[in-house]
Amino acid sequence: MATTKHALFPEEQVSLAAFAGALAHPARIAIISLLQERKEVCCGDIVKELPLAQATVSQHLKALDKAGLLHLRECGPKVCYSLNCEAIRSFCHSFQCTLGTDQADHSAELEPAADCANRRS
Amino acid sequence: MATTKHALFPEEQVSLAAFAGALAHPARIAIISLLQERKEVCCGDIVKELPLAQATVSQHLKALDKAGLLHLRECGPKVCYSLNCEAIRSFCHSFQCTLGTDQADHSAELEPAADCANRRS
DNA sequence: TTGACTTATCGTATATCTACGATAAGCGAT
DNA sequence: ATCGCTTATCGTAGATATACGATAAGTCAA
Repeated sequence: MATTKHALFPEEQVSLAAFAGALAHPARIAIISLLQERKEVCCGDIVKELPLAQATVSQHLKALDKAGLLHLRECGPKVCYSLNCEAIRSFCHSFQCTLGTDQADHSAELEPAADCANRRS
Repeated sequence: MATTKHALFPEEQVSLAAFAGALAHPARIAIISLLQERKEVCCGDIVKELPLAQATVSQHLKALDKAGLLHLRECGPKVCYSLNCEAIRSFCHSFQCTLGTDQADHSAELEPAADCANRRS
């Protein structure tokens, strides 16, 4: 009864959610950090760094690749991964636009609604 | 055998993944967009806008709240939600730092790695 | 070809997510 | 107290995600 319903939402929202979903796991954040500091890394090197089995790392890499965040290059028996910086930048941009933090003008509108009384988290 | 393993990763990566996870659904992106254009919205208004049942919307709101992205205010029988802009801004900042797009100077470094040969998606 | 190495995929078990109806719980008015 | 309204929670079903071992598939060297 819980079929996904993603199709009922605007395409841009689905796209942004997919981007967020690709980053919604510590291992994938770690992979991206690793790819950022060492320009290009092969799967085995990532396996050495993370507390996960090779199959799991490969699965996470596939998820990142599916989201379009990676470039991959086969060199010999290895596969070298690097960040698709352009795609990431593009996603970040629409991300910030949607989140409304593109320009941080917390100068005028610090009060969200002046007619608000009690407020709790 | 697939217990979560999040605890084996650095706290910041877990935190960022949680933030991304909160945004990893089109409905939650839509809710944030809605909260951005109308400063403050109650649950029922969101239900009217989205193709989801009230229980589902409430669940999504809970997820966003749990991630710390919302302020909520009870007024009468209603509950009014607004964005926790400060938290969102803070998350976005560390987000961009991690993704390496904190300053989008795609002026000099358009070439990710000049020593790469063939490259395919 | 065989062997050593690297990575992707398969199969599988468990956990979490998604979605809903039903119901509970709260407020305000009558 | 009762009714109408609003929202949260419960219970549940199905779909996805997570993690691993085992295995397949590929490259390079001998």
